[in-house]
Amino acid sequence: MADRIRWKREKVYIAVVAAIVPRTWSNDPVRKPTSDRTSAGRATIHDVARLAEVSTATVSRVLSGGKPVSPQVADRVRAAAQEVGYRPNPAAQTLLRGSSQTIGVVVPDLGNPYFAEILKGIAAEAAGDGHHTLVAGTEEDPEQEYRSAIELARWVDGLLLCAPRMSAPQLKEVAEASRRLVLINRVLRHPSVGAVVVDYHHGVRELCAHLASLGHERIVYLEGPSTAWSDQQRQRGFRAAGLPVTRVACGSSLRDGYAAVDEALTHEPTALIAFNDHVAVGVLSRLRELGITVPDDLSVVGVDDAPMSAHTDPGLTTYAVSTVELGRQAWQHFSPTASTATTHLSGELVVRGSTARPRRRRTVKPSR
Amino acid sequence: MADRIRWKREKVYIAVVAAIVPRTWSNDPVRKPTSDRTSAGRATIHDVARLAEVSTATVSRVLSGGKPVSPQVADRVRAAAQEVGYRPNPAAQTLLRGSSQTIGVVVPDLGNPYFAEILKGIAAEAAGDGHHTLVAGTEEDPEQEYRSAIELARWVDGLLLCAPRMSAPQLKEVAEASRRLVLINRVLRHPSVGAVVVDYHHGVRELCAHLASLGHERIVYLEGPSTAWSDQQRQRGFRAAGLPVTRVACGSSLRDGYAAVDEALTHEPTALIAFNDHVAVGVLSRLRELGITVPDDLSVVGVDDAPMSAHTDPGLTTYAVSTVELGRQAWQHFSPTASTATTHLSGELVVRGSTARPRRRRTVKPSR
DNA sequence: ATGAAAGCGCTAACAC
DNA sequence: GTGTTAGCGCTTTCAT
Repeated sequence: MADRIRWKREKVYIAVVAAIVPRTWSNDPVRKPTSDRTSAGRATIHDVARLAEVSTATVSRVLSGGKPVSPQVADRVRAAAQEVGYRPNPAAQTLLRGSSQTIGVVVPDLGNPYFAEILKGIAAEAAGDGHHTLVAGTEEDPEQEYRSAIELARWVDGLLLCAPRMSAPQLKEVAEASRRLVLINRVLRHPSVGAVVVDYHHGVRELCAHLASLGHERIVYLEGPSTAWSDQQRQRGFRAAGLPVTRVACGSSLRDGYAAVDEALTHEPTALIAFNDHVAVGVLSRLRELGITVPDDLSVVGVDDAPMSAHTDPGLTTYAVSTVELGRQAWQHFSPTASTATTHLSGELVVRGSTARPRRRRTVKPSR
Repeated sequence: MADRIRWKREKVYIAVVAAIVPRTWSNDPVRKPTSDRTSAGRATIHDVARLAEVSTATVSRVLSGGKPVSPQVADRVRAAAQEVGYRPNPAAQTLLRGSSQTIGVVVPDLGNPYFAEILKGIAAEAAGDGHHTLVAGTEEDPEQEYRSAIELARWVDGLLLCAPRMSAPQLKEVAEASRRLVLINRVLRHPSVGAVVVDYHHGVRELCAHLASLGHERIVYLEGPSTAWSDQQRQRGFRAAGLPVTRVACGSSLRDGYAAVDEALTHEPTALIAFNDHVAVGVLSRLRELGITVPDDLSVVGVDDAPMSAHTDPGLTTYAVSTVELGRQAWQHFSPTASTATTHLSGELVVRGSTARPRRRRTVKPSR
């Protein structure tokens, strides 16, 4: 049996986490007969009230706590609620309160472990303050991202967009549609939008300095999505670093990295900078297939310090920013008193085994 | 100016991830002053009705489509809706319909790329049928899982639990609390619960047969969480395979795999079976650190065929089940006509570079 | 301390 | 074809 990479398993999911349904604006008309418009036989507050022989108002008072109720009544109500297994209808609560105690998070790719980390981070923060977290993956499609965001905005008290790819005008629309909008790794000139961004400019300079100190001169950068702000920041960083860096179109996924290697090699680099660690994993895999040894033949670096980056072979040199801190800062921005200023987070270079001095000079670029 | 009515003809269905809040049953009392009980200044159907000089019922008719309305009125309404940026309040719709057009998905670990895949799979299926998907990560905590499930159950039309770790009684409670409950990789004797499970019994036998055919005799199995049904299935598979397999406590994460290697090695195995691919990645990493070559010194296999398993060094031999099929089947179970029988899915052995004949006999177990 | 009643935003039944 | 009305389940006045 062949030791093969089974690409067929990796076929593209068109609309993965968020998909558009070409439907009419509202869903199918309510199908239920009128008699059954109620919420699927679950106990309501009325059931509890009847059983405890009090008014619904009292039930509500008991269950929300902090209201003046006589202990006997309170006990009766709690017992009744327990008995019928009552739980309040969240839709009704939301409707009444005008708040769902929920924030929405949109990420370009749920399959990217780095985003999964960020997700956990802010979910934990939000949970600590009594909020749910809703997350949508957009499969790197800016249009889908826009629609997801607009839709989510109606549900949630606050919206967090991670590395949004949509256009600035669209982003402004989303800002208008949201109670509160916070961005990660994107800036937008808008009065009510907060943001926390990683200083990729710094990160790239660090990486370049590291590579330069090792003696690398021919460096290829595997570009991320062109609509990604963070990619633009990296590119600016390269210009500032003053190293000649050749750019090769790539993308943001493992597969993208795998696929971009061959073209990158035509430039005969001594070092490769991947858009992020996820991409870098794909790069390492392809290089291994080609029999190119890292770091002896070629150095590879990533950006992000994803959880697996310490576990690749060799370990990945990368630029690390704490996802915990990212989550914490993002959550701060949802506070009513938060400023809308942009928070800058810088990370640090993490040197692992994927970088070294160029061992042998590969043949010089073809004559030109 | 009124160019098109893009959003009115299509609804965006979002896949969402929800983290549940470890809180008391009710949230803090409404803080808003009475005057501001309304939904944060967003346009309501009344605003549209007023502007278009029609009744709210007519607005609703126009926007839901398929209802008899005169073209002129329809245009006026659409223009008005456009102008004020009206979007229906989802909470109100949900309350009225008694259905949120949403399913909930609970996974033990969002950081496990395999679950991310499953997630994408069922989200795509659900979206295709016009349903949102809510997902909660539980960090492998059964209690949190239970609370998330119970909480989510109130919101969603159907609940999907991936590899739930909670106890059977708790699971039954969740079943009672849900409109519809579907399980992945867990079985529960309950009349209304559907399930789709991977035949790990078969998978493990395949893996064992493969290892046996290579000549392996001393095999260590790195156990998953003891509360995982799928782990129990694997263990049963080992017994059926008739190979002596030594069990070592491990877990389900990359780090768990990394940490369990040292103890596993004390048994001087020629092959290691990891609970899943995620664990196996950690294993490979630790083995590399220790200077143990895979597969020459030691063969390693995983289970799941996660996306990265083709990209490790060496590629991971594993047991593959299509996440797409898993998602599709799970979604089937939400259909009103679905049976509650358990669907069994079997996968296939995928042989990559991490398994080979034992190259050299390591020293025999110390005398005892 | 408790109950009655209003109403969150929306849609379906029932007039006309 | 369109308006009026009722009510989804809940919380909060405003009475008592």
